[in-house]
Amino acid sequence: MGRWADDANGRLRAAAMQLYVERGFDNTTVADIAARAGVTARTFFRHFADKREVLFAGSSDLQEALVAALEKAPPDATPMRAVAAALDAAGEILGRHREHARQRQAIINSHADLLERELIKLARLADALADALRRRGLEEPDASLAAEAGLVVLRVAFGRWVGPDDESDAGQARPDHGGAARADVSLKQMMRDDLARLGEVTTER
Amino acid sequence: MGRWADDANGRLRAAAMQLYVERGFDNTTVADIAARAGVTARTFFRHFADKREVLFAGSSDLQEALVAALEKAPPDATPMRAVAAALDAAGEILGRHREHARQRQAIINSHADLLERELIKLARLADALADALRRRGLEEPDASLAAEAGLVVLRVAFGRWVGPDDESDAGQARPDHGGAARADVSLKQMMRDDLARLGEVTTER
DNA sequence: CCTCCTGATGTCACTTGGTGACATGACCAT
DNA sequence: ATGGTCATGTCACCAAGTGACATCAGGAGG
Repeated sequence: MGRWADDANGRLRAAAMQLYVERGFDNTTVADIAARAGVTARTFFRHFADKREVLFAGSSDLQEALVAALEKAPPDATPMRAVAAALDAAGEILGRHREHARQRQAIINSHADLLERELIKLARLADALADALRRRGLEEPDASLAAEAGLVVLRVAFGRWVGPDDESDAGQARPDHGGAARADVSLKQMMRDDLARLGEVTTER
Repeated sequence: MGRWADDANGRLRAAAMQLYVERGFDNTTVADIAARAGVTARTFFRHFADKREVLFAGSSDLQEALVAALEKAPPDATPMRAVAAALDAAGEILGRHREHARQRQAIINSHADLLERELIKLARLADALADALRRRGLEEPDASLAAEAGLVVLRVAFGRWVGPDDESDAGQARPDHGGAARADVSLKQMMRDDLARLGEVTTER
């Protein structure tokens, strides 16, 4: 690769996160980000389609992991079992780095443009899961409904997980140590609970 | 009100729709729209926050109608019954003007920026429904889950309803006459079917 | 060692979206 | 008529993106 100071992409991502936190999203110009990363604004746009995208760099990795998890589910598993497997994978991946997730989500929630971008990423993820379900032979509209249901659970559980921890939880309130592991099972468990609860709510007549 | 040629807002909406259809969203500048509506670009931005918003003018009306329908549901109805009432209202409103909906959706689906805007509108709608459910005494996460489930059904059913009509349906293929009424019950019925199906899919283990 | 090729970056000019500040002109109430 | 209000026009400006072209490092092959 070129012998330019390496990992311009990573430096841009880091610079963007820092600046979005320091001054907020719309008080940060692309030129600012590029300057902090030691490159030109034009170079920023060669790495990221726009000012928002820099915050969603890892989202395609997440999507691939979820699709892979769904595809690894036994062919005779029910659709929701397969979706649950994907959700477990999501809990595994997202469950690490709770503080990072919290900070990132705070930025996103504070600006409509970023929220829009996040929503379309999740919509694409739902599409990908629906595709995978169809590949297993599930037909419409069930494939879409199952995939979308999975994403509802992901969003709702994740939202509470990164939200204010007014948890009257049995756990200690220590800020970080050991928190990672606890938070991990917690997110995964929250998704499992919410998945079951979604089933109850939608069928209770 | 001012004695400027009236209904600049409506003229801008109409001009935007026309131009987005004629040349596509990104081959249309705000100046173009304003010119066709007989005003200045600056005026466009006094009526609509941005170039996308002009396509979503009626969405707050829709939201209010759905919330009202949900609130009109008997207090002892189950959450999903209340949500179903809101969906019926949605079917009532969206079910008219199928061709308009189809054209509008074609524009939206063809451009990521518009899709993002649509998604956030629907997300806000889900938030509003969840609020209404909480006002009835339903607690989290059930309120969010029920509201989101309702929107899943709305999106999936609506998507098929405006999609390609490769319907091997019993109905005649005449383009519009009588089509409105049939399309109406069709959308509402599709949502009811999908709602039931969502319940089945999520509980089938 | 020299040369050519490639790929990441810089530079520049340009269009477009969007905003703030101020002027204008019609309507309305007094 | 007088002043206030409200929608609009005008102007200047910034920031987001984009296309075209130049540059410069390193690697491959002679």
